[in-house]
Amino acid sequence: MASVSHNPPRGTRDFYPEDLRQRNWLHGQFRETSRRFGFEEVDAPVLEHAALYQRKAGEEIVEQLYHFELHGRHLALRPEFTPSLARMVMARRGALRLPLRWFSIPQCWRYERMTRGRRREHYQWNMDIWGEPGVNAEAELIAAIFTALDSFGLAKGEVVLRVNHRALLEEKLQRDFLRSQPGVFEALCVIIDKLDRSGADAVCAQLSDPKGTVRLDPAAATELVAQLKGTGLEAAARGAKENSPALADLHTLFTALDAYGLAERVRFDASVVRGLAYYTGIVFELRDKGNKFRALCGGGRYDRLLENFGDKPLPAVGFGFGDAVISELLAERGLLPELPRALDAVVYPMSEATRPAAVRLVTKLRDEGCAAELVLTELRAKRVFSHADRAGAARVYLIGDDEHARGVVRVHELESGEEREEPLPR
RNA sequence: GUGGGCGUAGCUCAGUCGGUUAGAGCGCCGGGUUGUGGUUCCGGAGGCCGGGGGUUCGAAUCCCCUCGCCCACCCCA
Repeated sequence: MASVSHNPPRGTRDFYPEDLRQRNWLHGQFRETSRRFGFEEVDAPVLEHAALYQRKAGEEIVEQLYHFELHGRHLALRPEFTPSLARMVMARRGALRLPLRWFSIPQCWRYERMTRGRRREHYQWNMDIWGEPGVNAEAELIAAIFTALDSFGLAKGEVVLRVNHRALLEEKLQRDFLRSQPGVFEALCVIIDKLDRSGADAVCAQLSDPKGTVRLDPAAATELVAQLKGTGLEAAARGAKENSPALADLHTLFTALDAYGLAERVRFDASVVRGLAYYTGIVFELRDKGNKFRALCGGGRYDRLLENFGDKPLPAVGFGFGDAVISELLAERGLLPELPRALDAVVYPMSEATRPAAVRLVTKLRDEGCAAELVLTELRAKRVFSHADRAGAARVYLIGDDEHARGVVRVHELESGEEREEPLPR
């Protein structure tokens, strides 16, 4: 038999007990936050029909799909959760009471080159509200994000949520450009999303590329990109058309956020568009203060996603919050806890003669809810105590022939060293 | 994709102008008399020195190839 690599495939991770304790802690904060906001947890298969991700706007998330054909089916590992969610909503559309509030912590996959904080697999906390067109839904989701951040112990100024409204951009282009080029707005957003990393010149070039999908006039592209620099609501107002519904949304949102006490932690930023094609309204992303990491979290409104699947539209808004970047940030701040193994008791029969009594005892302890480990072979006491200590057990229950004969068990508290006897259960 | 660094015990690493049986710390296992941990003392196991090829009397050490990991850049949500 050929020997096998001990490493998991590139870009994936193993979770040893100490790692999984940490992951569970993180996911626990996500779950608890979701619970407090009244959301219900859902899940879907990691494996989906590849057709669920067939889109035209050139999104990277789709280009990096893990996919394959098997027995004539084209399948893919989910790169994000929203399409699965949409599928689930469509399937029960008539029976769902709206607005519905669902959350999930799916493992998502994408095939991309590895660098710091980028893996090919990660867990992404999602919260979504379906059936609510108003921005109060956005406000709830943003509040949940900050509740989670606070639960990690992250200082308030460490991260900023940057908000924009795609319709603000769409309104501007609507009168002339989009009339002659219907259907390119999504692709345009996907390109603009790269502004941060590719730079203004590259983005302008792509927008006005005569062979590209958008084919904006070069001068218009330059002007458009220049307009994306604004931050703050005044900047939003400056660029907006009269009676702009998008601007009204933003004002309503900030008023709502103020009531949550979050207005200072959220900032309008015209350059935020997000790289997913299906967003239609408010979009947002969470960045660290120094802009050192990638976005910790991104989301927005996607009221027309169901149209892509041949169904009638249904208002929806949600976000995805990956575990990779937040873990890096928390680790850097020393906020990732080293969690001990939670073991209450080690039950130690000193001989095979006392084993039945030990089994009865450990069963009783387990029935009472204790995490109790049973010593499985005859071992020297020294070995058992040493092991119990390492495992972080609170106490050792020792049953020797002497105790057994007297119907008792010797209970040794490891932290204090105190010992006492308790009657053995019958 | 480009450039650089690194692969030696379970882990972190030392050793490398080529030369006898390859080292340390931590961890692991055993012991310091009969049934008690965390400290300490003593002992032990464990390495085709990432893999393949070459040079040489001789290679962990030099050369070539290959795989893996890390960092930077490129690319990119």
